[in-house]
Amino acid sequence: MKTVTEIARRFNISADTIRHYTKLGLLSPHRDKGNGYRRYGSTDERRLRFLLSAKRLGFSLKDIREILDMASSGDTACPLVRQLIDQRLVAIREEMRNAQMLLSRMESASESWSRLPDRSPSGQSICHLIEHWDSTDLIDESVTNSSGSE
Amino acid sequence: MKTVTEIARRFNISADTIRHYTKLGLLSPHRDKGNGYRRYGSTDERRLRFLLSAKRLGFSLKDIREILDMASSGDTACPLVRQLIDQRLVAIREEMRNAQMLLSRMESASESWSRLPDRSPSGQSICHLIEHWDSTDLIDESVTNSSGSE
DNA sequence: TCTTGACCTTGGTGTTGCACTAGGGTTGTA
DNA sequence: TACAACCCTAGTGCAACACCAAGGTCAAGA
Repeated sequence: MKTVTEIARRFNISADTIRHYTKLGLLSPHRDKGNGYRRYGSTDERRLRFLLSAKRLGFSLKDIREILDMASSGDTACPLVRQLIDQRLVAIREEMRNAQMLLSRMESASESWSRLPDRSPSGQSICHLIEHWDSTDLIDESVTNSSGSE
Repeated sequence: MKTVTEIARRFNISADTIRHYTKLGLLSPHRDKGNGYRRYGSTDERRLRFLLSAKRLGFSLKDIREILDMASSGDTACPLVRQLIDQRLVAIREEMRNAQMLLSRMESASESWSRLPDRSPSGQSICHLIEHWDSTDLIDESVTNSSGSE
């Protein structure tokens, strides 16, 4: 039976993380009668090992809780696992595409800025680098721009 | 002078987001004497347009606040902008590398699982898919595994 | 025996960028 | 006058922890 720090060290994560997982109900240590310390046994170690594997595979703690709950009620979690990972794959591919586009924008901005001077702000402009980049790149909200302001 | 909803619609974002930016001090509307409504003028529109451009370039609201503060004190924010984007570029490239590795792991797991059956949990196993994948992939914490548990 | 250091507890805050809610007041139109 | 559509503040929730504070526990050495 291990304390928080012992099990944390064994799995090379922080004691706070162990307490966090415990608070979420992903681990269920016994309590030491007397001082109230959390005591983790082999079942918790197995669950934690599983948890960390699943996390490395991109599952969220919420996913993992579902899987764990299903398994501990005796049902096979495999179909759920297959479904969850496929959902994540779709979502992550989308995020990656967006991140890649953002990265490209940032790179092209940074590169084109290397040929532009610094300039002080004015009533019209806050930072001409950003404003100039944006006006060359997009049309966006200027569609509804026919009326004056105020 | 526009209300929250009016300026939100013009820039195609939610009124809540406008209130959020306002609470953070990124926008500074006047207040209608009488009913206390926020009233946004052309300066706020310029700041908001800038803010959204900068956001599309990957700057955080915290970054943007720094830039805005610097510009409104009359200094040129350009060097700061160059520095911030270069920092972000380094960080994002790193994140993308990690995300790409995760995605690859997920894809290879999902693919190899398509040839494995479902299985019920046992005392040893929670979901053999994840556990099997992990044992074929890593050595990790099993290094310090010489002593028994409890 | 007393102190030191390393451990443990609960409970709270901070991170990022909003979304959403509750509970209430205001404005404009039919 | 009723109703929709707007406004306000203040608070909660999200993900996955990290990092306090304030205090109790435990083993070992001087």
